[in-house]
Amino acid sequence: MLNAARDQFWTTGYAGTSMDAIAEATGLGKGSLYGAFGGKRELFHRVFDDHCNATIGLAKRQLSGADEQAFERLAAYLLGHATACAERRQHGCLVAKATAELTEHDEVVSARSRVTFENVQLALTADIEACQRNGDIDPAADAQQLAGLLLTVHRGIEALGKAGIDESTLRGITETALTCLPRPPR
Amino acid sequence: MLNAARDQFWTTGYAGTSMDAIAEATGLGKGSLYGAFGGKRELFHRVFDDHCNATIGLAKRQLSGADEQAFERLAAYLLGHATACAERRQHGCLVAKATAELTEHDEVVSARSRVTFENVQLALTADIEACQRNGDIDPAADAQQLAGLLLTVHRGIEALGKAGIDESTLRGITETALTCLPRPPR
DNA sequence: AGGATTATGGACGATGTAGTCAAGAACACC
DNA sequence: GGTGTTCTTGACTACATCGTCCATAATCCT
Repeated sequence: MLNAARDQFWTTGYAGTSMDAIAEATGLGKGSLYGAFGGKRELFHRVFDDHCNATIGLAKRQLSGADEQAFERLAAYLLGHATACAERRQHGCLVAKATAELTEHDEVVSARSRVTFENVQLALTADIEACQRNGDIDPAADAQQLAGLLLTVHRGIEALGKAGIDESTLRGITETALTCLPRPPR
Repeated sequence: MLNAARDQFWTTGYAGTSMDAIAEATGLGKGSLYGAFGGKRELFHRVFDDHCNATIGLAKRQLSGADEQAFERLAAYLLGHATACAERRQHGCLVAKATAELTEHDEVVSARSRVTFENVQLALTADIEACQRNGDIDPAADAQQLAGLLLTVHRGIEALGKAGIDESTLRGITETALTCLPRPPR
């Protein structure tokens, strides 16, 4: 139900989506929608919140585990994202799309996306620290800074994918980023 | 004139901007707008095209010059962007905003933004090659790959800036990226 | 089962929006 | 100065959209 609304917002954006379209997509009457959520804005906030939580959950799940596979997980997370960006060609990520469209005028969206990014960065930081313990990354490096960089790369890949850059290029960039990470002094 | 239209699209997005709003912003009658451009879509394409060209021109200008200052220029370009993203808080870049909103449904926008990114990457590649000649970056590294990575970082900083991440964080990430670039073997 | 309460859904009103058009202004050219 | 041509304009049409409302269906509680 909420997923249908989310997909509608996802494909046509906030301003480009009418409540009639959502009513049709969800199969609900318009009165029900207004009764249940209050209005378009509130409905979107609800959908957006759920999606942000899902995004955070996915990152935490994909990036946690034993130290031995920490680097593997990191690579899989970023490379998987590169492939996903290229596959659902130009559909992109709802967080990015909503942030681009609404952040300027909607403090709720702005704050929520900021929190989402911070949480993804936390998950990345934890995984990088695991990499450091396992000797895959220089323990002298600042894990949080590296996590910030990888989060930035993650968002950048998203942006490039939306422009239609092909998969192999996106994966190549990701691999370059992984290669650039500081190795421990042998 | 076109700038007023651009600013209107920039702040309220494509779907969120009415032709009446543009007419008011530009001071032109609606009939004139339709007469001169054909319609909302075409007007936007025109505005978007101009802006993309400006973006490419800016990158080329900021990134070209003598080999000796190539690395300096690279740092200034990226750090300047980080600061700009934080300052015009959440206003962001029109290319990113339009790409996020329209790329899925408008092949013209999609193609134009792809070309824009490719040209910025070309400018970055040229500057990185200059860095290599000057001994600031490992000549064995693939300049194009590094340029792709830095373009990605550039776009990622944009995305994070839109979420409201503060300037010092954005600059820190940018500096981390610059630090991670492969140095020539001494 | 039966009444009370709540959820539902589509018709409705008011407003917004894309695009048209005919009347008038500005201009170029002789 | 006069005439033909192009530009400009804002009222206008047809339709989309937000949010409301109420008759009806479903659900709950005893």
